[in-house]
Amino acid sequence: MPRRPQAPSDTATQVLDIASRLVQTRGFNGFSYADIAAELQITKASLHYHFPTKADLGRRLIERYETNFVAALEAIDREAGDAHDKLRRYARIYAAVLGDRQMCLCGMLAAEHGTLPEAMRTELKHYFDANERWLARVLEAGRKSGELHFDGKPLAVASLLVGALEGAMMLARSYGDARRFDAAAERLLADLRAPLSVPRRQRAAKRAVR
Amino acid sequence: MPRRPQAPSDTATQVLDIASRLVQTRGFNGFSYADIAAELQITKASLHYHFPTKADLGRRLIERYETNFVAALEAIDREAGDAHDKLRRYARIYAAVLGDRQMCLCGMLAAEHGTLPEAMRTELKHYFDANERWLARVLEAGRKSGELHFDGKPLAVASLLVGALEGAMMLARSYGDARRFDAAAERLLADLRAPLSVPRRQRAAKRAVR
DNA sequence: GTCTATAGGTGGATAGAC
DNA sequence: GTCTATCCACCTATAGAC
Repeated sequence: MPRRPQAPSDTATQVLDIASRLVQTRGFNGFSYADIAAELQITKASLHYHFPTKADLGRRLIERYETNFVAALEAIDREAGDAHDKLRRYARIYAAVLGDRQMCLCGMLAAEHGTLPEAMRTELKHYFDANERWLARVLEAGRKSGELHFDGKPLAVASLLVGALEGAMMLARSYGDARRFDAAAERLLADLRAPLSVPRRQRAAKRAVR
Repeated sequence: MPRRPQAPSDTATQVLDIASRLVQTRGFNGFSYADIAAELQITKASLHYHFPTKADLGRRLIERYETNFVAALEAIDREAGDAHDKLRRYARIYAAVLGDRQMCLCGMLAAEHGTLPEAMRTELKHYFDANERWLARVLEAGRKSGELHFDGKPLAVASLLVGALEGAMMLARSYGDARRFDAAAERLLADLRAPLSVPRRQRAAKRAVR
């Protein structure tokens, strides 16, 4: 258990909480220090004490998001059963974010990539790399055990999965319909599970409901 | 052949061209009238003559983008061969945009959905609906002819495809690596093509190179 | 750590001349 | 259709007091 250097409700943490939610709903270019200041009932100037520039705030948002995400993945590794269960839990992390009517922090920032400061771009890649590495490891183990079926490199499938889930999330949010995401995620996972030698009728019946 | 009510290089069209490129690289919240004015060497005030508000400009950007996209889909219907060829050409439209280091206009706007004026949100859905309807039609015909294989409703697969391609595009752009998109698109299409009864080794060999 | 005050810039948008 | 001039709201960021 990592100890916290500061109380969880100190100002910097509260700023990050609010800013994270704002990025995930409005984008990095869609909010300002004034929004945070109003919600926290503090002045804009005070915010600059904790985060000198907006780029700095953005970089630390990604850092924290990745830290939390990696922790969630480690929890899955501890608690989940087979590879398919791990993938299903992975997709559920996304679904939970979407349930709060939010977009993945890094998916949102990826869209805004063209306007991001360099420091944020670097952190962003780091986040997606970590995602893909974890997925690739799960995929490889699942294939080795005969539980999952796919051609080519695990990392290529991992890359597809991350992109497909982020994209599905984005569209589901635009439609205001979370089931769109659920359906996409379920289908992606089912395609990995279906043994190619099994006839289609069996395969359809076998597909698990969430 | 639809006749043009105005010359293709009139001011309004030039504004739309520049604005479209700016949205597709920087996002709707990432550019201003000043950017367009500077590039067109015209004043901001003049821009408001053609597009009174930014919301109006945004709405007409989507309208035009959808019109052009639908025209491209009709061209595919005329020129393409089988269903798989149609899907491949569909993916190539995305790839071409990405080749210009741009994001799909509507994919970008979907990310910014939370800050868009209502008129733009409506147009946005309309665009994605048109995409999915076309894909669903191609998918259904392909399945009927035995060329494509998938479970469930064609519209559900279409929805997955649109999201997956948009997401793959977004990540490929963040990584500055268009091959990431190509790999994802190829895999998505291969999964639809692979007859489930064919052993994996044959299937891998069968997968067409672009 | 938080404040007041302010700088210096940019945002979208309008009035009215030409 | 395009211009000059201008409005006012908002932006990020800083200086310096408490």
